[in-house]
Amino acid sequence: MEISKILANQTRVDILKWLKNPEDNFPPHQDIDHFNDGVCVGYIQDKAGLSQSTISTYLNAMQHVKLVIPTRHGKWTYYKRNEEVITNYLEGLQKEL
Amino acid sequence: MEISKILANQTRVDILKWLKNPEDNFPPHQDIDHFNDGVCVGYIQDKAGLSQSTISTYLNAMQHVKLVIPTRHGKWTYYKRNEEVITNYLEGLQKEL
DNA sequence: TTGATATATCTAGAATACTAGATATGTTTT
DNA sequence: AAAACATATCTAGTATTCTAGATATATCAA
Repeated sequence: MEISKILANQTRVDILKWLKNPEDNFPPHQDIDHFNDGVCVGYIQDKAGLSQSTISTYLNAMQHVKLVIPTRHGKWTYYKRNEEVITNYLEGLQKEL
Repeated sequence: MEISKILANQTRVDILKWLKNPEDNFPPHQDIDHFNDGVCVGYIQDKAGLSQSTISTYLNAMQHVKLVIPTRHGKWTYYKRNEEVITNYLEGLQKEL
């Protein structure tokens, strides 16, 4: 799915917004005391209130266009924003529109 | 339809882009020698290569969220960009994302 | 007023997005 | 190795978007 369609979904936009300030939007992780690699899927799912498979599908699509970066830590996959891609997209939109 | 979904369609984005420089993208109008009120539906349709009803539907949706401003001149309806709304939307996106 | 032209709206089928349940995979713990 | 847990993928039903043909409306020209 292309980036403009990914950002046409409110939940996916919300996820990106939440990931700007994980401390404000999610409880602290157990094994890791910082959000350097982002937030685990389960927390994002709880916050979004959608099913596990739906959130996983969303994150996969976002990762495909590099809006987010996944990092595996044991059982968990943490997702964080890819600021470069986000900024680049916004600049491109600014210019073309 | 909300604005982010409207901008998730390439043809609709193209239309907005074309309307930035009507002189470069459309032939001159017959009865009017400027593009002050924008471009007539027929020209936009020719350029986009989609059916008349589809383009009319697109323009109607875009007008609904005020991305474009229609002006009636006789038989023709001219559409032009609503720069204020476009700029405002981009600024909002910049801030929230 | 009749016919021609431009645009808008109605209707409907095809394509895509949305979403969840079931199942698979990978990791940790016992 | 088995059980438990987190995440990913598969499958499928529902909803929305896409698009065009048919029809309606509005304006102009004869």
